[in-house]
Order: sequence, then C-alpha cells, then structure tokens
Amino acid sequence: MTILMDYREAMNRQLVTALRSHPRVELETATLKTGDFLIDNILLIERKTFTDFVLSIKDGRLFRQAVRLANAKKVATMILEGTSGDIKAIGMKREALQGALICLSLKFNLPVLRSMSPKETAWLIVAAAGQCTSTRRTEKHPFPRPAPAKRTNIHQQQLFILQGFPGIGPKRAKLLLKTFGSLKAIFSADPSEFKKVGGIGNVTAEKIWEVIHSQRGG
Amino acid sequence: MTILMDYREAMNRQLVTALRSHPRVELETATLKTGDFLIDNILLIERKTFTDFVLSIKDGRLFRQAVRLANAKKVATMILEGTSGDIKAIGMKREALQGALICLSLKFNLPVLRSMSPKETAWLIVAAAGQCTSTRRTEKHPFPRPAPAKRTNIHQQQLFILQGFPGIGPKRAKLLLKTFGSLKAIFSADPSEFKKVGGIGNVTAEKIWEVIHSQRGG
DNA sequence: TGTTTTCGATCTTGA
DNA sequence: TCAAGATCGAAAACA
Repeated sequence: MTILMDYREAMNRQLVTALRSHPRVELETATLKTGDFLIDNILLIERKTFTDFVLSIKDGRLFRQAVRLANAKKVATMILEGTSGDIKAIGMKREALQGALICLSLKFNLPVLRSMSPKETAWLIVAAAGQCTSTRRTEKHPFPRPAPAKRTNIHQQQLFILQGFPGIGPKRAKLLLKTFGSLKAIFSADPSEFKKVGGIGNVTAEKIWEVIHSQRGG
Repeated sequence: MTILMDYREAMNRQLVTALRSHPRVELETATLKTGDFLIDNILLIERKTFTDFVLSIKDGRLFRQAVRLANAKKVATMILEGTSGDIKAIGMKREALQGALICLSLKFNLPVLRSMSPKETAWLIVAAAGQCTSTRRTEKHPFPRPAPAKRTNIHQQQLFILQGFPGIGPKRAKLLLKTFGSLKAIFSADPSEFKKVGGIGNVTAEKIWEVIHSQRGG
C-alpha cells in the first residue's frame, strides 16, 4: 500500500513513525493539492486537529476544502484528531462542533472519523485504506454515492455576480434577487424599478443601469 | 418541519419529549420500512445506542440496514448514542468500533454522528434537518465578493461582472463584451449565441445561461 | 488529443 | 500582523 503524504504532515514525527511501523505501508512525501494523504490513488484523507478545525471554520477554509475533497474523484474522508479535553481547552461549544460535523457529513458528503492521537490517526489511515482497497478488488462500486448534494449553488453565484456592480454588497444583492427573482429580470429593469428595492437610491440605481446598458465606445 | 418517527422509537420518552419541545417540529408516528426518522421526506436517520450497535454488528443486521439506507433516495445518516463509559461497559474494543465506523462511512457512504444522550439526539435530528431542508441558511450570509482595484472605468466594471460567471476569466470576458457590445446584449442571448464566441463551448454556454435565467425556487 | 483558459493556492509586498 | 496583488501549477474545457 502506497501512501502519499503531504509535506506538511511529514513534520509530524509521531504520525510518520506510526505509519512507517506498518510493514505493508510504503510512505512517500509529495505536494498534494487537495487533502493530506492519498492512498493508492483511491482514498483521500484530510487530517485536522481540533485547533486546525476551529481555525479553518473561522476563516471559511474548512468548507472550501470540503467542496474540493468531495469533488475529487476519490473516496474522501476527514480525520479529526484530539480528545474531549482539547475541545474544552479551545473553548468550542459542543453545538458548534456538532453543527459543523452535520454540515460536512450531510451537505458535503464528507464523512468524519475521530481519532484520539497521532498513533490512532495512523491506524485509521491504514484501516480505512485496507477497507477501500479490498472493496475495490471484489466489487467496483458496491454502493453508488448518494445524490450529489454538492453541486455548486446557482443562487450563490447569482449573488456573487450582483456584487460586482458598484454600490452592491451582500445585503443589497440579496434584496435585489429576492425582489426580482432572477438575474434576467434585474438586467431588464428600469432605474425606477431599482429604487423600489429598499436601500437603493437614485445614484446607485443610475449607476447600475449605466453599467448594464453602456455600449462599447459609448 | 414534519418528522415521521418509527413506532419503536416512540417508546423512548426522553427523545419524544425533547423533540416535541421544539416549536417548529411536527411529530408523527408511523411504520417506517427503513430507518427510524424521516424528516420532510428528505432526510433519513437511523438511531442506535451502543448496545444496539454491537448487537447489530454481531448478527449482521447493521450492514443490511446500511445497504437499505444507502439505497434509499434520501440524505441518510446514522446517529450513534452513548458515552465512552457505555463502550467500556459493553466491552467493545475501540479498534472494532472504529473499523465499523470506517466501513459505514466509506464503504456504505453512510455518515455517522455521535450523541451523548437522547436529548442531544433530538437536537441532532432537528439541526440536521434544518441544514438539509433550508438552502436559506446560505442566503442569510452571502459571501462578500472581493472588489476590483479600480472602479472608475465602466468598461472595467463590465468585464469584472462577466468574470463572476463560471468558466469566465479575463480572456473570455473581453471576447464576450467585444462580440455583443454591451452587458444587456449578453444577458439577452441564447446559449447558441454564446457558442459562436471563440473559446466558449457547450458546457460554459449552458452554465452562463442557467445562472442568468434561473429563478428563485427553480 | 493537444492547447488554452480558468481557478485555487501559495508567496510576496506593503501598510 | 494582516490584507491585497502577483505568481504558479493543476484541472477542466475547448477545438
């Protein structure tokens, strides 16, 4: 079994030692674009300590990573490492933790395994790899992935585009889309119709209309 | 939110009480073929105590259930209820537990959530249902879009907006604007017209059109 | 199948 | 110390 390990993880002595101690494991260091471990090009694993976990929630990194893991054409999982003492020390509310786990598991189809120590993390990696590879030998895909809950949200993209207009931030973008229903309706509206939307005045309405209708060279 | 609860779970007083205490929850008892809870016909949940869990591994019931849950066209998850003390009391080895969790998560694509008590199980059910049913959660906090450096030039603004569409970067944005002349013309075009622009093919054309015309709730 | 474009990530610079 | 800009590489889409 060949484990490609991201170079960052290579600095974790305990984990590396534990992995090397497995006779069937061949460990290589590489630069992985997504995830921390790639086993036999089948199984993709992201390892996070609780501290990492909390930080990556705060800066929104967690969910971007989750999307990418789910989109990779691999079996993907996250291993969350730490004890209940760690959670308390960080000061994370249990509800917040559970909420994040629900989101990862159900919205992103990314299962989360729990580990108490680097040593157990190593064990989990090997065990998971063993189950995935053996699965592959017997049947190709025993159970098709449940409906891809992933699928980038069109609504989100529409809001994103609206925010490109001058004077339009998240709040007004949401109001506009709610009022008009679709981007097409917004792009076909008159300045006077914009002003009916709360928070948009004369100046902003005119600017938006101008950007939409301005022709090349005019 | 309507929760269909299997009649066997109805005997769990603590759980039922906790569920009823949620104002938005409408609780009904039914005979479910698969799983223990079905929420809004979207989310399917199997609840197990550690004791159940161990027993159902031994008699092979666990994996048959997992197959059924995975095959149901719903978002499915298992809630494992109990404390670490319970595990010890049962005498289950940690490796065996982890092995089973790996199998459920990766082989059967059935994520497992952990709960300490019936009360927390109720909380988990409601929270999970909330995340699965409401796409509105993202509506509340749209991600802000980083603004461009210069906003003075109208032409630049138009290009910036076009780059908000999927698959559109600087090159294609410029080509689009050059071909159609104004944003208005682009937003009124058919997918087939997009494809005439060099560098834009089927996939991108359809995506753009979808973002423009997609209506709220459809 | 080869080439181009986009997109995410990292690195760097400057406040 | 953090944020915005430039750079780089990989994946996806085009032809």
